[in-house]
Amino acid sequence: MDLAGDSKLVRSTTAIDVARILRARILAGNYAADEFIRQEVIAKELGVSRIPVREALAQLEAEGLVIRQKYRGALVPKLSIGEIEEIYEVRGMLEPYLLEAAIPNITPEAIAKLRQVVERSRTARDMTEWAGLNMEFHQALYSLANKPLSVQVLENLLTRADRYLKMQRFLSSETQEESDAEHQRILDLIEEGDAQGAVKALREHISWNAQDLRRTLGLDT
Amino acid sequence: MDLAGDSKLVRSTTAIDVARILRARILAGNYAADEFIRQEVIAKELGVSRIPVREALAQLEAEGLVIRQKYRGALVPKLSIGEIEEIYEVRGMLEPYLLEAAIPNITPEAIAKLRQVVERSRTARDMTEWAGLNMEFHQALYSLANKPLSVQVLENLLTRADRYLKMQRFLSSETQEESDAEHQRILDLIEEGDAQGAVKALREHISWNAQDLRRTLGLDT
DNA sequence: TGGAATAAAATTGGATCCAATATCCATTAT
DNA sequence: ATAATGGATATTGGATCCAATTTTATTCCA
Repeated sequence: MDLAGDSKLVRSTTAIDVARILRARILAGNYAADEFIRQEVIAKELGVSRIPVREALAQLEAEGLVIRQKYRGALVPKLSIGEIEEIYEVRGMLEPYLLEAAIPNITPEAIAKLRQVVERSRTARDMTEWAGLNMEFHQALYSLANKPLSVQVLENLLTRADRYLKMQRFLSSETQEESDAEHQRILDLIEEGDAQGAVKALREHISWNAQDLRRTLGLDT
Repeated sequence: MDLAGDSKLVRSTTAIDVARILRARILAGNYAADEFIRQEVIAKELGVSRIPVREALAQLEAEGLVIRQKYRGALVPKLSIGEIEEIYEVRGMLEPYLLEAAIPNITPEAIAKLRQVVERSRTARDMTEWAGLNMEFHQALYSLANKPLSVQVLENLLTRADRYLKMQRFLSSETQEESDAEHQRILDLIEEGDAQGAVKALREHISWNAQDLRRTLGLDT
């Protein structure tokens, strides 16, 4: 019998660690768009060779967080209005689908756990912490759907969206409150057994978020 | 001015080449599920070192075609009924969305090109060739949607689905004909300007394919 | 003979070294 | 003065070598 039920203690490799660190940095906005991330620099900073750095950059390329060009290097792509539009459009399809699949499996304990995440989210200081809890909420909710592939796709979308979310960390604290309130409302509806109402609320939640992001990013067509 | 409008002559790297070869092999069913793909073996076969092989396997892991375990190796995951169900469910959302977005940009030339692909598909000998043309059709159609992110997600789904499609290469030649006919019908509807009809036909096409695959894979619940 | 302990082989992950290519800068020609 | 050309420098991709770990084979003891 092993300690953690997860049994993932074996998995961590330096390449994965480097990828996690770089991912956090990119999402925190540490690298300017179109600025090359030099393997040697990262390697020295982290005290490893360039090999795991290369693997990490390959991983991040697969996640869409960097673009690599042969013999030139890896860079963080510019944010694109079109991409964020797409992200929210696809989220608008995937998330209701996942919620619907998850609802039959939601236990009172799961609800309690989700409420805790929302509570912690309320007291979040900065956008980075809030975005993390936001991600946690979605993961905890949709993991109950038993749709691992779709969840994986969605998580990639949420990660990409993070870059855009973090851009508006200076303003719109009321947006966070409103978002938390919507999460709570969705939980209420689930608890009441109103599955369709919850799905509808989720759709509106996503649509509202998209509009809000468009507005604060200045592009409201 | 450069020769090819593509300007991608610079891109190919040995890791990418290795990944392409391995991807083709996996989709062709050359590796049994849960059988380890040894880096050294591939490296010797292709006359390269293990480094590009490792990168290729990492890439394929990101595509969901292999699973890697630290110090153990990479293996092709078993086919899962749940996964194929999910693939078709998500396709059922993404493809109509992409088609709707593509329709306004479809020119008569694009239609002609698509018809050519369908024609070639009709004369396809084996399932591998047909699957390739099927992929080509989807790409040519959806690339007009100007939704690169969604197309990327969809292409990954189609690649995963390939493994399941190839399983039924021995039977159901009438399935291929029927599928080609449906493609043609979708093109007809687009040409007639009946966008909604085309989208509806596409939905039915996907749904029908899913049912057919379920049936031939023996799991029709 | 069977099973646990242990040693040997195989395999992957990472570090270092070399090759291929891009970028930058100086020189030169117009 | 400026643009083109050639070479020095920087940087990435790949090969070889070493370390960490797993897997297989062997030995020893009941």
